[in-house]
Amino acid sequence: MTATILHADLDAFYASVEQLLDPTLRGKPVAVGGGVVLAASYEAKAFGVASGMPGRRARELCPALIFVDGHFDDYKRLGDAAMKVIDDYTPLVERLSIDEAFADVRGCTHLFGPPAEIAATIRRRVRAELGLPISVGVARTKHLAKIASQVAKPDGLVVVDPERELAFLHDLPVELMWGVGPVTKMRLAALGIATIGELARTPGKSLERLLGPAAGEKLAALAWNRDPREIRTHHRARSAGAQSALGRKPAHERIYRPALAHLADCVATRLRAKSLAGRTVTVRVRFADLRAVTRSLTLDAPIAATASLAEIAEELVRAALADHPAETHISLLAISVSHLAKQSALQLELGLGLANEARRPGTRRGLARHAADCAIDKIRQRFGWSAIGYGSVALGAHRSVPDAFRELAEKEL
DNA sequence: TCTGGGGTCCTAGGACCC
DNA sequence: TCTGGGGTCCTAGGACCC
Repeated sequence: MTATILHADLDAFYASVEQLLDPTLRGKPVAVGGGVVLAASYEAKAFGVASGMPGRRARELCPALIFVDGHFDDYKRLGDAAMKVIDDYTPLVERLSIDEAFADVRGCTHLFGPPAEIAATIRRRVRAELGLPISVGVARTKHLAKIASQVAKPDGLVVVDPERELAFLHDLPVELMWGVGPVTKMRLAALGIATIGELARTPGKSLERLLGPAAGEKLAALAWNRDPREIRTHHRARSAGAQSALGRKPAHERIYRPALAHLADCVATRLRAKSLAGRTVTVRVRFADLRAVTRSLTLDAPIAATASLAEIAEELVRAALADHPAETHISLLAISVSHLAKQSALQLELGLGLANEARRPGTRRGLARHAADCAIDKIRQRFGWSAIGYGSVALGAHRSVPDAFRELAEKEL
């Protein structure tokens, strides 16, 4: 058994792109974003600045921090270009996000040399052709390759010899494992478990009691490097959603109605563009104190119409607010659609009225809605998203993240 | 001026069916 | 008076990842 799985990960991607585009930023602590840090350069990370952190906190940690606006088109262009370099060596590529991918080179070593050599070549080419640092881990399993690339950072290559897998793995801290976040780390610490080796030597029963059957079994397997997952070149989306932070707004219909209309518009348009529709609608309401609740409804048949989605979301939000009368302000709204199924335009047109008839009498307007959605979709295809739409004016004033970033964050459906 | 936006997967309880 | 066992689906919440 040889190590043929690569995990390639562009280092501090957004921040590295900014330093590439503007040479005066090189060697300096840089954060992309403003209200919240979307990415931090290694110079900034040295001060403890991390992505997801409020900008204010980041500035406290690193007074010299330079905030820059994101250049989202460039991120997409350079991320795609890096993936294209990997594609040159194998068709077995599983892209995880804009800046990260697994690849299996087992079938092409006769052409390009051993996996370690392919990894080194990819790193060299991405640096030479794009000007970006990329770290690569090589191992026999996906989990170990991913850990290896984390260990390799910044700008490094780590190859895990199959003979030395457990020696490499067992000294590392548990939080490097896929699926161990802050909560699990704390729970494990309560049992005195800090390293992957200590986790591996813990009885399965104890882990299951601590973490539940699924997580317990999975972590135990990963700790012994038993990871059966293969490279999957194609993923089917299981849900599509959109959310919007509102600051602090009264929990009133005049606030949430236009916000939900806009979110429903975003989600439904994306579903229709991929010929998808979904049966379950979930809304999330976050209150002023950042506590959040969800409400969901599963229909008898899938929907993808903007107006139907907006109506259902509104009812769910109304119900959620009615259950929490003491909460007078909201800070975030989200809509998500799941139970997705491929759906042709014709099916949508025919199915819509019937679907809603069963559980939601009085909304039998599928045909008209479908026609309206089609018209809007077409106008946008020709003139762009902002040419026409619902409620975007009401939301625009306090939108904190550019739409270009939202598009970037969307996974391939 | 209290903290983004896109996802996946798991759990637990209850309804319901055979 | 007491009350099986297994399975599926739905809902709400939570942990985690990028």
